Amino acid sequence: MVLLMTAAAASQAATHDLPRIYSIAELAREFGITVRTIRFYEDEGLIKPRRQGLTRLYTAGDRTRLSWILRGKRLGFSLSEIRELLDLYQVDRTGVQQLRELLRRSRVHIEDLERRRADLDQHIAEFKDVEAQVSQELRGRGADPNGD
Amino acid sequence: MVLLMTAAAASQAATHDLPRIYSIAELAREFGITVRTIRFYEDEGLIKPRRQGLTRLYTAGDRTRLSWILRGKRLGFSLSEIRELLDLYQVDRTGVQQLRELLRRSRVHIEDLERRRADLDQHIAEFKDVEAQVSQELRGRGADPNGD
DNA sequence: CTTGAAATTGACGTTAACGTAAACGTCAAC
DNA sequence: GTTGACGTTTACGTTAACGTCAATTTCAAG
Repeated sequence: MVLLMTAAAASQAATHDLPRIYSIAELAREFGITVRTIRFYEDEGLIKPRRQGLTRLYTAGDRTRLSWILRGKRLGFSLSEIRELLDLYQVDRTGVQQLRELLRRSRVHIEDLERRRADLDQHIAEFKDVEAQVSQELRGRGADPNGD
Repeated sequence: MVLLMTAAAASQAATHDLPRIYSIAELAREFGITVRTIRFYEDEGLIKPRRQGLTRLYTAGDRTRLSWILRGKRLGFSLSEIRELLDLYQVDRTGVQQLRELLRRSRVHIEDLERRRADLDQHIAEFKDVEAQVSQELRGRGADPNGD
């Protein structure tokens, strides 16, 4: 009888018994990052996978969390900012004071995000302008902007 | 008769003769960065101010360029990416091939930007959700979410 | 039983984007 | 004529976010 399996083996088996489990290499491949990166995020306290002995086992929740982290990175947040944001979801929501504080911090963050959005929209508008002007110029020269 | 002035002095004088000129410290103050940063951007080829002897003199164009750079930074672009983007505005637009290449690169960049925008919108939506839920919870407890 | 794939923990290296300090020049004001 | 504000260059230091080894373990398969 099998008592231990590698993470890879575990992810293959039990296709009916839903709680899927991922190995570190599997997640790394899926998200296009290295295992070093994932371990680093753990050192920084961003994810805490279960362990089977020394081997890390990742649940679907861990996977979601990781993808959330990576989106945060794409948005330009530092790891410590991301940690704080993740904490926002998990803080104690029992007391009214805690709820107020959570609300305040959420609103601050949303303001920051909307400033970014304004920056981004402006930036996009500028480059669409470039595109339009160059297309126009090409048409003026009798060339098709969408040709090769 | 005055032959030389400090940049600060120059920026004070000639209020009628429009071409405004900025000192490095002036720009640093205005944008909330250090002079070291501005010099660093120059070393990296992002701005090329005129010189009066050794002293750097910044025109309104330089100022605009700097603010553009800083917005790029806020959007999470690296300095070398920003340099490339700035170059997009200044490349040779004489030949049809050059125009086609410029068009292609603009479109690639716009696609990247719109992916970012999608990320950002999703991120904003999530936090607005947090805000809504916490507000709801506070109201349920008879507390005013907008009180102190 | 050895080989190989995948996991682990150190520990040192690297790059980007500046910070910081030293040593100096220039001018206006006191 | 020295002080102080502002400018300069040169050069080394720093932080974040990993990369890159090296040495080792663990299991599954041949």
